[in-house]
Amino acid sequence: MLAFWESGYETTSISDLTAAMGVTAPSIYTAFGDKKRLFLEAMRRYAGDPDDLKKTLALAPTARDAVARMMEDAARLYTGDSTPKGCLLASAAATGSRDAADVRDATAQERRVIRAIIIERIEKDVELGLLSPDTKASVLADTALAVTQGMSVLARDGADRNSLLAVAQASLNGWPDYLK
Amino acid sequence: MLAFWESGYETTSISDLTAAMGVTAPSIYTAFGDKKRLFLEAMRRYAGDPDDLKKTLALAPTARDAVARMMEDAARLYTGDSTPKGCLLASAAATGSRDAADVRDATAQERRVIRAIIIERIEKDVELGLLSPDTKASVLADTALAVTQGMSVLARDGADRNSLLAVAQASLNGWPDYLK
DNA sequence: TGACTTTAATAGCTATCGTTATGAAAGCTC
DNA sequence: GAGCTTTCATAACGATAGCTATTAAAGTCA
Repeated sequence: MLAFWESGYETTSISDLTAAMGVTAPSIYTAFGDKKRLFLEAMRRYAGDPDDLKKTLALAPTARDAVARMMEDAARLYTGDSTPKGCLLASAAATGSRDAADVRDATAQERRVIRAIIIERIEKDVELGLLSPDTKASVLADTALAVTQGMSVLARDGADRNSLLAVAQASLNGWPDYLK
Repeated sequence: MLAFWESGYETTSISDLTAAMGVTAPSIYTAFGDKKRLFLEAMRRYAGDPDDLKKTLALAPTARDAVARMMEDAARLYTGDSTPKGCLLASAAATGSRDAADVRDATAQERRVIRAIIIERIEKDVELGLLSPDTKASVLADTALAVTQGMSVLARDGADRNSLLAVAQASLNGWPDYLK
């Protein structure tokens, strides 16, 4: 997972992986099938269970707080000392050959799931009357997603944790006012 | 340029490039040196002259308008009908092997230049007394950059032009108020 | 202890990578 | 029209990609 996080899906070679895992190629192939399945497993380990995200967002008092929490967690994750910089989902399959189209789709699907969870959380606040009924939940979610994935680029370019936290904070200033 | 934009630096092969350019490999090598230099040339063609960006930003009545314009242009560029989706700078070297570290640095450098230009434009408004003296220009610039690079991910995931324009708009709501 | 399953390494497969040595055309100069 | 430069393709280079057939070692159970 760390190797893919650092170097991307196609640009991490099997020999990079054998070095990182401390086993030889045949062991990888008997255990995981092929490189693609190994990556998908690493990606799911990275992304975690969507239900956990859903629960975390449900716990926050408002959707705004929930998204704040999510972005702050991302800022910390992207600037860890013992992990590669940035976001595996954002960078490992940002682009690639036609052969890897399904892997790109898999990362896109992961983002779609996160997006849907954020939208759901925002709409809950709308239904509770905390946010105006004409709140554009999808726009707020898209913006949060864009900022989060964009923070990955900043982190890879060397931005430190506080810079990312400031970006997360600043992006939340654009949220509509809460009604009560 | 289109091939690299579509498929990334390392994940676009020389044979992809010969097919796209309609010439054979030796012609590419005599004309450009090697793949790395060809990419750098394509990247500079994509990014354009930084002075042009500087002039465009200078033309807008406020830094906020300037950044709005920049993000709207990006939204349109990332969702063109006759070009690949997303941003070449954001995706072509988002990650990669150690061999391509210098190419990643080159895209990072391009972003640093853009960031510096945005900061400079914001500070001009501060000096003119349009924005509060304690305006955090670097945070606003980082946020604009994050949103812009994040929009590339959304575009690659299939978001349409209006969605990106809405994100650009929404992210600007977070800007501090103008004093006059 | 001997038969059997499991685990993992050595060695090598084909395909493609980025790159280049060689040589055939095509245009230019005298 | 002969000699020369330029333009570009054929063919092939070594290296490495992802992957696997084979086999030796280790562990399990009667």
